[in-house]
Amino acid sequence: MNTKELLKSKNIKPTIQRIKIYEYLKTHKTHPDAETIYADLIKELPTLSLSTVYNTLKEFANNGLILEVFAEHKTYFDGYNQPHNHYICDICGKVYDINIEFNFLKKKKISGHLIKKFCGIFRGICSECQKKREQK
Amino acid sequence: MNTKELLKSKNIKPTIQRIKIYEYLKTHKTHPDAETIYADLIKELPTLSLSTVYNTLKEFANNGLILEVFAEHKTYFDGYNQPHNHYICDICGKVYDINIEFNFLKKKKISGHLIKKFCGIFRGICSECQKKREQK
DNA sequence: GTCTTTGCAAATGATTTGCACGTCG
DNA sequence: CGACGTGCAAATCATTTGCAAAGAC
Repeated sequence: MNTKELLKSKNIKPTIQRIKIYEYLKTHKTHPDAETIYADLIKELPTLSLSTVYNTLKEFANNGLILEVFAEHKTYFDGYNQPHNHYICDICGKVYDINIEFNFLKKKKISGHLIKKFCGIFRGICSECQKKREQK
Repeated sequence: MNTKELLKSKNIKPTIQRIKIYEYLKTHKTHPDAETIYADLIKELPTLSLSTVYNTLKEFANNGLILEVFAEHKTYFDGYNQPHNHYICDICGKVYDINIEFNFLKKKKISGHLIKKFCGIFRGICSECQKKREQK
């Protein structure tokens, strides 16, 4: 299914902005923030506005098309929408995907509370930044 | 060890503001935000300012005295500083402590990245709000 | 007296909203 | 033409910062 059909199937009108934003996330595995997506896409869509990017991303997230990664005071977006976790480096700020088997996510409830979503964020120094430190 | 001695041991001067904020978090299991702590403590400390609350909480978190719970656009503070996870209700917004055994947290690294912290947040409808819905 | 902390107000940064305009069926 | 989407600017909200005054040792 192409992007246009996919959006239609979610009752989202496939405008050029929405298609480009969606495809941007699918082809960039870098977990960009709204600002970055905007800065890149404006090259193709010169009249694009930042609020359209924000609104579109929120719409996609509400429809389960993408994941939001809430970090300290910033939100990153992930086109890979299967449940998984993230690692954010305290030095370079890069966001990595982490796939671990979480048995508790197979449960529907935890302590009586209904589980709809789980967002796990690791923090520390990533392997790249560790290497850089060793070289010094 | 009382609060005064504890703060001293972390090289934090035990001022009345700091002592009261720390003790507030230790006695309130409700995961308040900075605003709530401020609103409650100003009754005892009429000259307290919101920025002092923010600065103090940040200082405590950096020293491992408390935990920060980063939710969508808001930060909650938790006086219980042992690693654990949280559940936030989408309906009432209440924050619950979740204690699960995370085997991977015993590891020092994940995919080569050094683990310093892990913050896991569940989302959904809490048991209280489920009951309220059933009653309707 | 010097060094630290506080409290206020102003600044910041991410995100959202209001609204007029444009678009497309 | 009528509904929906876009883009701009202004608004908002949580949090941080600059700085003068107050307090501690």
